[in-house]
Amino acid sequence: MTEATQSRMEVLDVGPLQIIPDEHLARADGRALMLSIRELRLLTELARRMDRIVTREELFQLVWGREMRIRDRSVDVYVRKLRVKLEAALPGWSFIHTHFGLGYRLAAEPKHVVNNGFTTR
Amino acid sequence: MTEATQSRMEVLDVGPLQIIPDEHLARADGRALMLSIRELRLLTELARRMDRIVTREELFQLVWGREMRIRDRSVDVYVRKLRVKLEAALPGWSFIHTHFGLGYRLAAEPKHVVNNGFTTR
DNA sequence: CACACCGGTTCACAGGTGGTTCACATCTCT
DNA sequence: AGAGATGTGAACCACCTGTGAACCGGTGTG
Repeated sequence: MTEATQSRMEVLDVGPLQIIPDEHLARADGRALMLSIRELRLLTELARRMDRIVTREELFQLVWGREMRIRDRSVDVYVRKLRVKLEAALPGWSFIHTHFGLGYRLAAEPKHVVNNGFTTR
Repeated sequence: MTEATQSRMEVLDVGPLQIIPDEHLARADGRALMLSIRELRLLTELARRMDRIVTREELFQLVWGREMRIRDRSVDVYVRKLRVKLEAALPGWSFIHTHFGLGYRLAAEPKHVVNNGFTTR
């Protein structure tokens, strides 16, 4: 029964993070995270484009469903909110990486990988 | 979905380095590199002319989109920035080779290859 | 109805990044 | 050695991003 429903269920895995959009749920090492709708939505869209850079404009369009006005900082603010919650749930990992001038990229990476040219922030 | 769009996607392979210009992304052994726009652009243009010597003038024209002024050192400075990041990401490899009086050449070569009759620089 | 709470939005300021340009060091070739 | 080419570190500054907080409207509760 539940099996049947889940056969087509979208499940996104990002390292120790698991996102199940249809259940409006995200888990960190199995534990449910408390995310608001917008937060989960943003995380989901990032996860669907895992390891690829997504521009703010595209993210805004995907999550808010309309064109982003210039200088709108909503995406940044929500990225911040997500980072705080993800950091609290999974310290030692970093997930949302900033690509200056381009946008954000989601990928599970261990933190503070020193100056080796890879993502550190 | 996204797969379809990627059918014609340009992907440049230089040894353990992979450059995907359309995603504004370069990977070292699969791991995303943090490069600035200019850096990626320069790396891309070099990669498109892999293993061939490219003059500063041509590189400048390709990356900056205008004529290079005499004594402009921008290309050198960015070559340096790239070298530092590539060295950090893939120690043991060297990629950007200087050809004195001519320009630069991109090619993945193991480092410190001594006495093999060829020059690494 | 009054009120506390919560999420979403917006704003202002802090802080960081990248592009450009210099100045000086080092190297190459003659 | 000398001239010119290239390597390298750093300063400067415009612009981008991070961050804390105020504000606002809806909702649930006493």
